[in-house]
Amino acid sequence: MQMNKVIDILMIEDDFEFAKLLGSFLEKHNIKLKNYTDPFIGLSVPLEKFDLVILDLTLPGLDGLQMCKEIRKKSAVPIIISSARSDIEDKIKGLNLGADDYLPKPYDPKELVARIYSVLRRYKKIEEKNEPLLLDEKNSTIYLNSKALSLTPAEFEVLKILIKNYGNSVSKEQILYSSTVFANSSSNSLAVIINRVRKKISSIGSIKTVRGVGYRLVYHENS
Amino acid sequence: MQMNKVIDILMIEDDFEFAKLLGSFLEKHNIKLKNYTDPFIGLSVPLEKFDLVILDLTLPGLDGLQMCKEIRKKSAVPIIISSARSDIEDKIKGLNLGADDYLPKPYDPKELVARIYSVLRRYKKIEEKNEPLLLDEKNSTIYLNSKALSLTPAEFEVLKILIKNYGNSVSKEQILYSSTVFANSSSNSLAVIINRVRKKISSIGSIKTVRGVGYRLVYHENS
DNA sequence: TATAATTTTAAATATTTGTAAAATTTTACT
DNA sequence: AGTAAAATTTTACAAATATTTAAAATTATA
Repeated sequence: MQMNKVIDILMIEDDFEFAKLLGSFLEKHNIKLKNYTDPFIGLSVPLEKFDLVILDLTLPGLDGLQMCKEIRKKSAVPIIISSARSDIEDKIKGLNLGADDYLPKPYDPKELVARIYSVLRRYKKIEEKNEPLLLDEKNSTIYLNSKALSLTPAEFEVLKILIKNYGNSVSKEQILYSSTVFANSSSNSLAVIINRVRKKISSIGSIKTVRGVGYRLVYHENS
Repeated sequence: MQMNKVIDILMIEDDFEFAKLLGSFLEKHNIKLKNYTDPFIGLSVPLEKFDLVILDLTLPGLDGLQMCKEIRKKSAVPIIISSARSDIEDKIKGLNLGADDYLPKPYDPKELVARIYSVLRRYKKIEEKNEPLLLDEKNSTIYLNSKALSLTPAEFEVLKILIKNYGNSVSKEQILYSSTVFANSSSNSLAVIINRVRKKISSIGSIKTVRGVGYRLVYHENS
C-alpha cells in the first residue's frame, strides 16, 4: 500500500518485549508505534496526536474493555482491540463499545498492518469530502457546499447521474432510461430539466453539453 | 443495540442453506439479508440499495477477491469478506483491495452482527445517539428527540413504515395495505395524513414525495 | 347516547413535468 | 467569412400530479 505520511499509533500493551518487536516490524510499513505498558499513563496521553489506538484487553489493574469505553468518551480515534482472550463475548462487547476491529492473539503482524490500513481507509473516506456537490443517495439529497440543494425529483435524478459520472460524459439515453421519473419524457424535456439544474448549480459548476451525445458535469476552478 | 431502521445487506454466498439460516438469525437483529448464490447476478444488483456487502471468497466461476475489486470500482459500499480460507495472504489481499473486515469461517453469527454494526458505525450509516425519531413498536410510540410524539393511529402507522424504511421510498400502496387502519382509505386520505405527519416532524425532518410512487423520510442536516 | 377524536371526502391551490415554438449556438460546406 | 442545416437552449404555457383546507362522516370513549 502506497502511503506518504507516517502513521502514528498508540498501543497499550504490558508485554514490553512484544511491543518492541511489533514496533520494529511496523516501522518497515511506515507506522510509528508508541507503546505504554501502563494503561493509566496511556490514558493520560493526548489522543489527538495519534491516528489509531491498539488496545490489549488483559491489562494489569484496568480492564481493557473499560479502557475502550473511557477512550470513546473523549475521542472518536479508531481503536483496534487485540487480545489473547478470543472469547466471543469479549469480542462482541469490545466491538459494541466502539472498537473498530478485534484481532485475537497471536496474530500475524502482516494482518495487523492490513487491518490498520483498512480501518484508516474507512475513517479517511468520511473525513475527506471536499467536492462542492455531495450526493446523499439515502436521503435523496444533494448538498452544495454543505447546504441542501432544493431540487425536484427529476432534477435530482439528472444531477445524481452527473455527479456519479463526474469526469465522464453521460448520454441523454443513459439519463432518460435511468429512472421511471422520465418514463414518458421526450428528449426535449430533458433539455428543460438540464436548463433548470444549470441555474441551481451555477455558483459552483456547470453542465457542459457534449454535442450529439449528452452532458458532463464540471466544477469551476476555485471550487 | 437500539435500532430503528432495518439494515439492508447484500450477501454473495453459494451455500444456500447457510445463507438461509444466517438470514433468519440476522432478522432478529433488525438486519435484512438478500443473498445471491451466483456472483454474476449479485454483481448486477444496484449496490446503492444496500448498506453493506458480505462476500464469500470461494465462489464458483469467479474469485471472491476479484469480485471485491469489481465492487470497489463502482461503489464505496462497506464490504465484509467471509471465507473458509483463513490463509493470511488472502486476508491481507482482501483488506488491501478495499474490504472493511475479514471474518474467517466458521464464525459465530453474533460476532458477525457486532462487526456489521462496528463497520456501519464507522461509516456513520447508523446514528448512535442522535437518531431524531425513535420507534418503540411494543408501546406504539415514536419519540422525537426522546420526547413522545402525539400521533393518531393512522399517523403512527404511516410514520412507523417510513422510519422502518428509512433510506428507501415507500409506495402509497405499501402504506395503505400495511394496516387495517387504512382499510377503507382512498389515496387522497393518505395524502391528508402525510400532510399532518409532516407538520409534526417538521422540526427534525420531512417526508419527500416520490412522484408517481410514494414517500420517503429524510432527516434535516443538523439532526 | 352524547361528545370528542379521528378519518374521509371533495374542492381549491400549488408544484412539477411535458410540450411546442422561438431563439441561439454549433457545425459543415461553399 | 458567409450561410444553411442541425442540434441545443430557452421561454411560456398546458397537463399531470400532489398538497392543503375545511367540512362531513365515521369511529371511539366517557
